[in-house]
Amino acid sequence: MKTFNIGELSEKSGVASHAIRFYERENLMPEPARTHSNYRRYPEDAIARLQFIIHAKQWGFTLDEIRELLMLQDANGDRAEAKRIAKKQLEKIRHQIQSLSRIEAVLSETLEECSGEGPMDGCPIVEAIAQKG
Amino acid sequence: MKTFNIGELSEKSGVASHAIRFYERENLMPEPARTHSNYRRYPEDAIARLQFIIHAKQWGFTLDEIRELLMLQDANGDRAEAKRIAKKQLEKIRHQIQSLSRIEAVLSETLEECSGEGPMDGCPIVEAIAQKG
DNA sequence: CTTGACCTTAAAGTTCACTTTAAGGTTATG
DNA sequence: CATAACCTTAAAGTGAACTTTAAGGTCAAG
Repeated sequence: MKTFNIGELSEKSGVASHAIRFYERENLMPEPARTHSNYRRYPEDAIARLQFIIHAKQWGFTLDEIRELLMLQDANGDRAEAKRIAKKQLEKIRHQIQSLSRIEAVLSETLEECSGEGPMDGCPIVEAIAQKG
Repeated sequence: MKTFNIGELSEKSGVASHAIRFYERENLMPEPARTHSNYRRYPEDAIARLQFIIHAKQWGFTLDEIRELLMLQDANGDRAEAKRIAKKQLEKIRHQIQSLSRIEAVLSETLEECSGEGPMDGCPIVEAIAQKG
């Protein structure tokens, strides 16, 4: 089986060496084997684990949540737990979409109202922001 | 005309005293008048200015952007500038909505696939995150 | 006239997810 | 065998938007 040191793993995974060490300190990556000169030696599946982390981050999971998911996997834990975490994430995302959509509606309407000409005094954009709510 | 010291302004605006001082250092709030004992004395329109800041933050503007908007107002500047800032913000928000919607679609589909029973091994949620992309 | 609730400043701490720096040890190449 | 490109650690820095702390001065009530 092929093994890599941290620079190679960094290149293959797209995660900076320092970030990999950071994930190790944060218990997202397991402590790898070491060479006689104390260099980290990673097995191939470390690439997949880092890509899991990258992808979960893109989905908006925090490192705390990702750690939970990884620990569940490592312990081959209960699928119900993973579902609970993912459900919470889905609700968070739906909530964010709702908030942003409300803002999008008001902001785009306001932008149509504003000619973009003349002085700030009476500018619809500023007035829209000034309204409470 | 009524004036307030910082605690009263904090109560009326809902912004913590320390945050008000922070906004002053950051040039979002003007330096107010002082009493003989060096206490800050705010005019009534300080409330509206703080509420403008709060609201703009809710719309996702950064303090830098809010400072720009406030400076435009203070200088009675060009409405085109305000429109440019708001347009950029609208694009940012639309982009966020798009990203989140894509995530929402995949995540909710994945959640339906996952029974929530059994061990982690083969869990559709984990597998969905593990896919690159 | 003392207690407590205000106010002042500067500076350090918070959270998140890293990045950068400092000060070295190791390995591959010419 | 020198030099460059790796690797090691601990600790400090980043940015955003504050919050907290430290060390005091002031004011109203009893």
